[in-house]
Amino acid sequence: MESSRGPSKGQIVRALIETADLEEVVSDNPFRSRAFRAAARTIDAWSGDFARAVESGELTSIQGIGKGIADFVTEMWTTGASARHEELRELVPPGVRRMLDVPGLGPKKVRTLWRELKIESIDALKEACSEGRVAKLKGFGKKTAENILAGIGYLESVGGRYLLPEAEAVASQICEYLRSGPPIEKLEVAGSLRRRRETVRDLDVLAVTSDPQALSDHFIHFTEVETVIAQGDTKTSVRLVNGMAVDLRIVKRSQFPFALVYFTGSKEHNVRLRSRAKDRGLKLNEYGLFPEGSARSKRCADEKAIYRALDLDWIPPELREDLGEIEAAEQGAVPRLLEAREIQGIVHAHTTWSDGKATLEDLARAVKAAGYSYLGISDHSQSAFYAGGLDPDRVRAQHEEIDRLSEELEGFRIFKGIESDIRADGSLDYSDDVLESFDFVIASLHSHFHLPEEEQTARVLRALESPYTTILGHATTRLLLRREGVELDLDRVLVRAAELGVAIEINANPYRLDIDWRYGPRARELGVYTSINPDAHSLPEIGYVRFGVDMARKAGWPPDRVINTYDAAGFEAFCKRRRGA
DNA sequence: GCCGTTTTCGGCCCGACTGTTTTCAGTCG
Repeated sequence: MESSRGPSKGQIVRALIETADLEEVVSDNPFRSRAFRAAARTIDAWSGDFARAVESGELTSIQGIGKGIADFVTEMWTTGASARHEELRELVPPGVRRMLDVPGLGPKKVRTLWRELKIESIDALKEACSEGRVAKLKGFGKKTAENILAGIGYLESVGGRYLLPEAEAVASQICEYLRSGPPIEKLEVAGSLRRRRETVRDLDVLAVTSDPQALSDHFIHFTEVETVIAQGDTKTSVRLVNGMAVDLRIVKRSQFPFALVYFTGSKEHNVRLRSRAKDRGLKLNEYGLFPEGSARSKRCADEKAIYRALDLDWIPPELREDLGEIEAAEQGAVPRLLEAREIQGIVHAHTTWSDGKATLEDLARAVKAAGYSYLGISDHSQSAFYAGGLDPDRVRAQHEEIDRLSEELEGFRIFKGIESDIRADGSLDYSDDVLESFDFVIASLHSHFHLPEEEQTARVLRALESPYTTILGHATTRLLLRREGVELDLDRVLVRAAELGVAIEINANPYRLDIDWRYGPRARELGVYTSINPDAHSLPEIGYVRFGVDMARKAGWPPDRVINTYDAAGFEAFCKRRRGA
């Protein structure tokens, strides 16, 4: 079939990232690779009309996109490929690029292995290490070869990322253990966990203690520690038996706020802060903020003071991704972020009526006991036979139970909802008269994941058009660390959702966290509503809503656009307004 | 590769730690 459109923005972003990796291997100038990687990030996060920007030649007006990368993008857009990108792919075998993922191997060593020993795959690398060929290379040695083998083993065993709740659990275990040792004055987990990223690669723990040596020794004797990667005066790195890397940094009390900013990151955010410090004749590092030529840091009692010294408002950790937060802080426009206590109702929960583990009554009582004032039940619809989806008769029967239960539970509302499959053609899963009987409808994709983007987008847009659709559930169906989401033009979905007043769910299941927080700025700009939903299939899973709040914060989603922060009457009004009632 | 009202060339954040070296390059975050 002939395609009238060129590659999507996503494909171009992926090509830029791959080019960055490949340039890293072939080029002596690390800044070239960095420029490609930064451009990929910028374009990915850029919310304007991409097609128009490319076609009008306005790309270079975006900070970080110069002539070279604009040409790269334009060439891909018009011809479907970039000559430089293709050339690099010819030049560098895919196995060589994969070698960059081995911990301890960077571009220089990879290039040496490739050029000197003609190693072009992880397997060949393993063999060369075992046979002693790697140790003989100049600049390498026996220890280096051993480390490479260990790094490959790590890569093959776990792949290296963990879901947010897993990382959080390990972190609190470590903190509890550390507190059982030498006296600790301050202890904080920084890094991507503090930024509440949806997945975490390693943990950064920051401590102030009067006896650094003793704390470091105590740390490496934690039962879960498998290997000690490094142990120095201020930094101790270990790998746990589950594969997770943990860094413990020990600093002086006066250095703590600086270290907290530094180790919270992100790296890109830090680079911006440091360059900003430099512009002001200052040097920022993890130990302080130093006037040029001075060894004495300015005093900053906390993070706020550091940001203030750089003429910025304080930026919550969740926003520190260099996606516009620094500009916002410059203009006093850092958004107010949602707080977990603002959530008033639990929406999107499954019961034993379909594939949930808890009965409707147990669920309702648990939600009430947790302090919420309403529950929106949403079992599966009839097409979801694999999950015990409800046919119209069972829908009526469930509604009778809800009515009965509602009378018993004073001061608590139960809304009648359904998680309706979006059928292949984009229609909802019941006739209008059945749909009419619900207070709200969550429309979700549960099948036909492999449609081409254009068709999938049309399908979802059609589901949005139904006046019965209140919320679009887990928009992309991605499962973190397991499965990619469907091909979907989310920008078009957001635009239409904003026009129609359909909420886009933030599914708070830790595997989903879908819609991705990176769409937050665009959603904010369009005024899209969301609902932060646990998609609970058991009582404990009600607690997932917390991770959804984390994502709403990262997204900078305005609290007044989160419909389950409304009271029951407000939530009901939103649902009715959508239906035109 | 990108950027610039001190610059169109020469910068591009900064430090800890390791391993292979006799003073430093590479990697990492």
